[in-house]
Amino acid sequence: MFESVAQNVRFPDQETQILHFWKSRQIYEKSLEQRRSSPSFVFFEGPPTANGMPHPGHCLTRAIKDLFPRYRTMRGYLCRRKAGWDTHGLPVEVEVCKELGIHSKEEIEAFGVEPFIQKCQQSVWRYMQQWEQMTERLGFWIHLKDAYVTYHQSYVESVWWSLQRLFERGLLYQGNKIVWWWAQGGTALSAGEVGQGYRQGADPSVYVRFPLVDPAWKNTSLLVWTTTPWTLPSNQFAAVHPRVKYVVVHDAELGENLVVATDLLETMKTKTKRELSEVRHLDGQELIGLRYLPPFSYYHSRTGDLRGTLKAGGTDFVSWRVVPAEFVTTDTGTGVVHQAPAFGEVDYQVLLDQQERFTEGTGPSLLCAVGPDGKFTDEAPDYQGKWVKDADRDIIRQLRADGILYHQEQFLHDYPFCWRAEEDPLIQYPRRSWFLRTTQFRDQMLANNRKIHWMPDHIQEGRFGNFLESNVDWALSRERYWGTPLPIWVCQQTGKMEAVGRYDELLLKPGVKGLHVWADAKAANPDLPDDLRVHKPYIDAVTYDSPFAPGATMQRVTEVIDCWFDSGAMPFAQWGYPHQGEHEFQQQFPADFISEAIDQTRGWFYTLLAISTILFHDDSVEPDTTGVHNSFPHPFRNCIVLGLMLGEDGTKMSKSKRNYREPQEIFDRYGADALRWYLFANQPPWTSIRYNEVSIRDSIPEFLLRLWNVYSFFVIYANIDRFEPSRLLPGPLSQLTPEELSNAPARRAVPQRGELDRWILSELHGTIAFVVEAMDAYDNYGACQRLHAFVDALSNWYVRRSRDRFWSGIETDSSKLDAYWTLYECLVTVTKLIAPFTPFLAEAIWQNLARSASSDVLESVHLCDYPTSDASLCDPELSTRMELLREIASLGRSARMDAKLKVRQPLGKVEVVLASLDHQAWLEAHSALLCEELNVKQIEFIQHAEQYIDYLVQPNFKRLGPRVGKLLPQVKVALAQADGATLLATLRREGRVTLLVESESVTLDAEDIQVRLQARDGWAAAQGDQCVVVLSTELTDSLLREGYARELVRIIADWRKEVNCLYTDRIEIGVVTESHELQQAILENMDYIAGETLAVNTVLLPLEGIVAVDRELSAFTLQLFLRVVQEA
RNA sequence: GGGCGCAUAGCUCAGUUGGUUAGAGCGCGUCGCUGAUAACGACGAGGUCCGCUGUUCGAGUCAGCGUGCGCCCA
Repeated sequence: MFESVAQNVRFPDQETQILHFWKSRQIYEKSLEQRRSSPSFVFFEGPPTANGMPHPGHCLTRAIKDLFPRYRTMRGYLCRRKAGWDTHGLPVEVEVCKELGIHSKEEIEAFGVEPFIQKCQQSVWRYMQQWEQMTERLGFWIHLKDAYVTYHQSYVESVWWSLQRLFERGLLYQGNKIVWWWAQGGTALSAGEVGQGYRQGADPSVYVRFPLVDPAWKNTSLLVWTTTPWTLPSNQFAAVHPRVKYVVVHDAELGENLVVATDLLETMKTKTKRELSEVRHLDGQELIGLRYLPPFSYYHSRTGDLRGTLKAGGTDFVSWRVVPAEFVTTDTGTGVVHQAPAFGEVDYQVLLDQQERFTEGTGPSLLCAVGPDGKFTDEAPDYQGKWVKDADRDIIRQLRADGILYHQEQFLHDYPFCWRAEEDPLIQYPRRSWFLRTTQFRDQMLANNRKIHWMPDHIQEGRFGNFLESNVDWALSRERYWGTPLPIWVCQQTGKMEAVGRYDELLLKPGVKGLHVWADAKAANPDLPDDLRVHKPYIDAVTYDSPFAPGATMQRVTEVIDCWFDSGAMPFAQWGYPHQGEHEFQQQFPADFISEAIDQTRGWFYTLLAISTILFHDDSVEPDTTGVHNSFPHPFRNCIVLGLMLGEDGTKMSKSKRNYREPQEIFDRYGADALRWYLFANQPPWTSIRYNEVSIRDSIPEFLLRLWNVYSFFVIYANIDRFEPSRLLPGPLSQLTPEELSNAPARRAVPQRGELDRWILSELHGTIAFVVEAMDAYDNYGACQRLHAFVDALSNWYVRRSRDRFWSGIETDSSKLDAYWTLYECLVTVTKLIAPFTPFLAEAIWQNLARSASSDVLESVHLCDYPTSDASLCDPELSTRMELLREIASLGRSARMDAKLKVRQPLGKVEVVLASLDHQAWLEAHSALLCEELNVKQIEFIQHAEQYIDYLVQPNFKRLGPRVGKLLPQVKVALAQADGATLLATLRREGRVTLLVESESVTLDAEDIQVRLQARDGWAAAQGDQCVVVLSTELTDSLLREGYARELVRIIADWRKEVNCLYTDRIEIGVVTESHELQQAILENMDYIAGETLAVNTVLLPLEGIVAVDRELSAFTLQLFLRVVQEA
């Protein structure tokens, strides 16, 4: 016996029980253990940060990460799943600062780096529990206990090793990075923080003359525009676009010539209200190399005539020249752009480009008259000590006094302010920073990118490819506290450096000092995690004797690294490689599959690719035939880039807006399977979707419950008929595959079964083949659609049309047994098919349907192999025909609806007209099925149906388009004008017809046309694509009486339900009615009524001792006497 | 400002290499079924496929331009 299925299943409750079952039986561990020696399917977990609450968007990521490993495991692969957590970085520090109520680095230092770091370490785990809970409850199988953690010593040491290698290969260098700088707080802000602080503000907008010094350009100035006058003392270049048109104009009032972009001349005239007469036109290219006098002479007076040596030979002046730049536009300003490389990222790039032209050390160096506190230094003595923004006014006054201020106005624009100190504007400012020379490997990275299977594929050449194309060196260091310390120690005397690859390496250094700082802290607080010893401030205290100069000390640089480097290092760092885990790393690289949301394109996807490409690149290895050097081609082969999930209102999910529900609550209301199915089955995973709770809820009736009802139906009847696999199957059993089931002695082979059984098994095996192909191609959406269609077919056609067989009282009916075996095989197989998608539902069904068969059967569906399709059972023609049959049934119901004829009322005849005769014979042979479904006595297929329908003949556009081209519209007209019936008759007789179109004759065969049938008015008819169904609406008395009998059956069935009859209870029926018609109806249909209601006795008399029930039946009233017969 | 993506029914989303009647579910309306039953089914209404221009015999689909939204980067 199967366990009877609960009437009102609550999936969330069932799921919690299953979670417990998995845990106590260690099913996940067993699923891995049994694939121990199987080929690997490698999955990388992109580490989430656990310092925020998980939301439904995170569920999508985690559900997809679960789906494919589960699927591949069932397909016979070993898929290890190591969890990971991203723990470093500014967000953690910000979180702690909030908690402490402090902002600036100064305040952190005042609070103490040591306690600050400790707080960071604790803060990392703030939402850990919620994350783990969500992960488990969703059914995401991953080794949480064995997670890699980026702050752990082993992880940090792996990262150190990689940095050491990069350093030793000369790929790490120090340079300037222009950052958004909060001068008052003395810290750089991350892009995210800058983005938060944009506000509209008014800045001075000044037009300044830069007089050209070349005698040929006498009395001519470049006209330059800027909104940051305070950067003018640090001016180094003027930039023009080489391919933009410029014009020299004469200003009579001034008595001078000016150079501006042609496109901006009119704007300038309007703004200044000056007469500007055009002198001559030129390309930007002609201006390049011209020298000018900068507005301030602080630097120019010393080095204005300095020349450097060009790599290309010869010399050039280092600064105060016109240089080319592609970024110059003619939208605003003058087309000539003031360049102060210290205070702008693009300006700085111009400086780098210029430096590149000169030999080492002879080019321009960075000019910066402002200190880190945002005040002018002694390099600009007139303004020394003044905050830059406050100096604007004085600078403008000076420009006017010098006669080079041409025009001045106010400029309103968005400008970033510090989000922590709203009054403080940010400035761009150069900071020393460490870089990783990624640009050197751009082509390698592009080559590796081409080997990645991106889903959706436009990521490859689009977002990711473009990003790689415009690669710049990775600014690796951060002047912060909570991060992997940059493992570079500097000789305090010579400035020479070396990198350290692990903690033990430090301990072995000669004259190592400072280890006591950690030892003391640990002694004072034994609970301190040992991992902190490799962090600030403890690691900063460790010094040793310099190998570069006797008596000198080596001390670590102060920076930590970008935490993105941590996550990108996970392929090796998760194993602690190379200090340990060599074997695991070799086995688990590269990944077959990763997945994250699209915002990771420049995050994890990039850092994985960059680090793997650069780190494992081996110069000594000759390029292979494809020109690629490295032995590790790329870190991941297949990558699903998930869309972002927005909140219910279409905006970003936000806690304060409450535009989504917390995952835990979704689980409690609908269950994890409902959420998973919603995520997998409603759209391809890269679609950006809105969180939509109704759709989650709908997953239940649409799929989960529909399958559950079929399963429940099966169990009810299997128990009644003692269909017990445990009894019927001799074994040995393990997975209940079709082969195992075929051992049952009383089970007929599929070819011997009826058409309906063969059909659903054909659908089943077609579905298996489809789903496997889709899932191998990472197409979960396609797979789900197919599964959905199968469950629908099983429920709404197979079971619906097989009910009678399950209900048949004949125990030995072989067709009945066929139905059981067929449905059983379908259910067991579907359970395996859906296991990766909805693991809970699959498990629940498996436990009852399969486990009960034998103790040999695998204890969980998740230990099974994924089903394989048996091509010999697939019968596409049968599928097509059954589909047509279903369409006819649907049309028949539609016609009944129109004619207001209930299905309960039997009809004499339907007539079916088919557009094509291909399947008519088959349909005729199966008309019994249709008669039953439509409750008609007879079905007739007719060919000459002109009285009912019109034939609309259209060209087969796809076929004829290429052949007749421009004639197609006329062919269409000709076909429409011809008499459809005649045309069709000719076609059927002769195999082709010839039309005259535009005095050309066009010959068409049967394939060249499409026939549509159009029902004529006045008939109870419905038309579909391929056929028309016409009802005979004539009702004879006999038919009416049959209808009454069915009505009576329904009334009695209602009563059975009301009094909670068992499915097998027998009853006695007494009917009292004055209507002879009704009496006759009962007498005529006695057997039918008895069979349907399980009546052992039906009389037209009252039953003694029973209180009558009054009912209405059509126009009649009747008294019903009903009672259950006690079992003898 | 740049790159990429998205825009289809009231809502959430599909729509395979271009083929002439654009689909699903929900919601709404009408009805049916009642031994899977706190389910289920059928039918119906509902569309300028964001706009414009183009390519083509034919465009939701391809191209160009524009509008709106999102993400990433400036």
